[in-house]
Amino acid sequence: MTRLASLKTEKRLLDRRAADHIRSHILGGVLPANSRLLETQLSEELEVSRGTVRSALAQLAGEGLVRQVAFTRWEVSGTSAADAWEIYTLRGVLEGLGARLAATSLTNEEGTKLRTIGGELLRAIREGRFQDATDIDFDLHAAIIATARHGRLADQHRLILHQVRFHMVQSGFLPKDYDHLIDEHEALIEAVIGGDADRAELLARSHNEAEVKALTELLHRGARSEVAEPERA
Amino acid sequence: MTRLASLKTEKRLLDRRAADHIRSHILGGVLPANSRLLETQLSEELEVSRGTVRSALAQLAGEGLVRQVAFTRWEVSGTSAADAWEIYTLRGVLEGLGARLAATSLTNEEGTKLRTIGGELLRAIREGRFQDATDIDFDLHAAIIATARHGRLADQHRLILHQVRFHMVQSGFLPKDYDHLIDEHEALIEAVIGGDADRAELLARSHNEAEVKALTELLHRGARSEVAEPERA
DNA sequence: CGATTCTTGATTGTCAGCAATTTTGCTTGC
DNA sequence: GCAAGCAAAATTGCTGACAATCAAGAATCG
Repeated sequence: MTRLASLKTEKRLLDRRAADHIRSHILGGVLPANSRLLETQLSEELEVSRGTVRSALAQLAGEGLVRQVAFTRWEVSGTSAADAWEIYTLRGVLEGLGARLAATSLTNEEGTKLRTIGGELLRAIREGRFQDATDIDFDLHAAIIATARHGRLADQHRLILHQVRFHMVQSGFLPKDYDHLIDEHEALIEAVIGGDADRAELLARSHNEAEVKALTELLHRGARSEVAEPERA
Repeated sequence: MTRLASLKTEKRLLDRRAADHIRSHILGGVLPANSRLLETQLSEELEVSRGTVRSALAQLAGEGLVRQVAFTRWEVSGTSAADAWEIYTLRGVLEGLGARLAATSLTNEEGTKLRTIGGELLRAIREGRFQDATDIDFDLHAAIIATARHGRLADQHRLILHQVRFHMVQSGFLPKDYDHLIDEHEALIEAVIGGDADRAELLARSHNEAEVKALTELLHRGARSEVAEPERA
């Protein structure tokens, strides 16, 4: 029945593909934070009907990349310090849970796969390919989550990573200390492979602790950086 | 101005209200797990167009209460043991983070509010109003999350609680030991009010630990305890 | 001149209908 | 009697058109 049908006809729903397209534009920085999105314009650009665009935008709103101002407009989400704080704190506990579960139910193939990705990351950094390194970094964390075998966690994590990426693109964020980054990843991988659930969770959670702490202080100091953020639907 | 306008034309978008209606039917057990949803039927029942129903169903799919089989059908989600395990493990870390943050940024009013809800919970249990007690239990956890001042966390938590409620309704789950339940809640409330972030997180996370452990063992034993499949005539 | 109401243009929200797809049920051939 | 294939019904996917709403500027009144 569905042997080669998957290769031939793209069976995915049109609104999903439209959402993919808009999402990649947002994550790629083509559509900047807080910029307005016009249904008609997107509809012409993607050559689909307005209803389809509308469905795609609703999806992206559910993913947190777009916000809807009812009866009025669609906008790309903002990236205030408060948003970043929310994203990183959430990421921490999600990846913490993922690392814990991964450590308890890891197979040999998954272990070697993690080490492989870790090696790629190391090489990319050593060779100065920092853009690749960022992508591989995301892949590594996603791979750990995948070995946790937790569908809902994987879904949430994917959305959070999108938001992390969006925030990084908008703020021009780059890691400062690559050696430290490598050490942290090595330790995390070995903890997962070693089956040390507590340590794996701890390492995954503390991975972003520096950013979280800085953002927490920034917010408590009342410094309203970036653009003011409206309500979220 | 807004005398009777508020009655006639409610400001919320139609598809949101349609989603609310369907969601309440699912959470109320009217639409059982794995049952099929027909767009036309819902459209007639809610007296809105099929497009609106479609948008509502897409929302509910994003919330995890409904699943879409592309080009074929919509179904109410299932409630297998694996689903329950995912839901409770996720709930654990989300409420853990919420309790930690709540403990660090709690105001006096929020503290008394928590104690008030705790009191209501106690009274409902003492008076044998177990249905009310369940609702108040949900309110209490939501209130803790609210004091964490973390929009994305609150959104995710709301969705998870919906799924918890759905699972409870479908499986006929009821707490076994109400005294223990009260103790746990009291301890959690006092930890939050006392500002003990570590203890608050620990208590919130271990709140469902019994269920999680039972489910984990059940799953590792390979016992595939799915809920009944849809009928074949 | 400033505030207020009205009009106009632009944009979003909803609907009904057509197209594509899947499922069902019947027919046909063996 | 039964499997395969085809026709018809049911259902979902997508679109264009119409209605409701909002933002901005013109007109009016103080």
